[in-house]
Amino acid sequence: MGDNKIDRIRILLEKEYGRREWVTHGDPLSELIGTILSQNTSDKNSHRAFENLRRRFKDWEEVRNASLEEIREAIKVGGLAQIKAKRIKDILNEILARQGSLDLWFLADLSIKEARDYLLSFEGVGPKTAACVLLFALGKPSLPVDTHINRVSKRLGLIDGKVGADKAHNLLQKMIPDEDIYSFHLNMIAHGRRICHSRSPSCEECVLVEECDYFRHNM
DNA sequence: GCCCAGGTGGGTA
DNA sequence: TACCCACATGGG
Repeated sequence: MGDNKIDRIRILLEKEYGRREWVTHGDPLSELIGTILSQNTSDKNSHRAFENLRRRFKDWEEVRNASLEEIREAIKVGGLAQIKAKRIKDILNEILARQGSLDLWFLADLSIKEARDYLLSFEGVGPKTAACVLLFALGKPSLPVDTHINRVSKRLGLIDGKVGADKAHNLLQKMIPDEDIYSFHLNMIAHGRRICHSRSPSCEECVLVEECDYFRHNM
């Protein structure tokens, strides 16, 4: 414990924000669609879009049967509604065609790689969305690398500043033990929002300042 | 009015 | 492979 950089960081984050116990929530399909709605969208708006969808339609089958226009109208508040409505409808149709039902729980029995490849085969599902379904619904150790984690990891010097999100996912995931992924993920995001945000990181308040390459080079 | 929130896919060199 | 852009809305 604490004998390498990422572990020291995890421990400092847990001291600041608490240890997050790994709880799975929701079914995989709801997690998938909720995560699509969250892509490039603020939390507040993506939650509203998801709630509108749940309120307007009684289940995912009803969403599947709805017109693109109806879906678009329901999720409009989240932005990017045209493209997301099409992706959601196409994914629902595709799942039904492949599995014969809209139940994605069979993914829990697959290996993490098989489940990830299945999710990535859909248009509109990239590494971050797949990782969220794996981690939050299926309980499989997979690290979603969103813009916060990308930025904070690069500033800390955990990964090179030039690597893309997909590569960053692999590199970071290899550095951190499975049982710590969940807590690390949530705390890095909390930290990225509160202290190490994109515009002006509040380095003077930062519990990770000793570990931070960005601080050493820019302050 | 402006900038920020914040993933994926497609195009170009 | 690396980089650039489109996609769209709400809030400070």
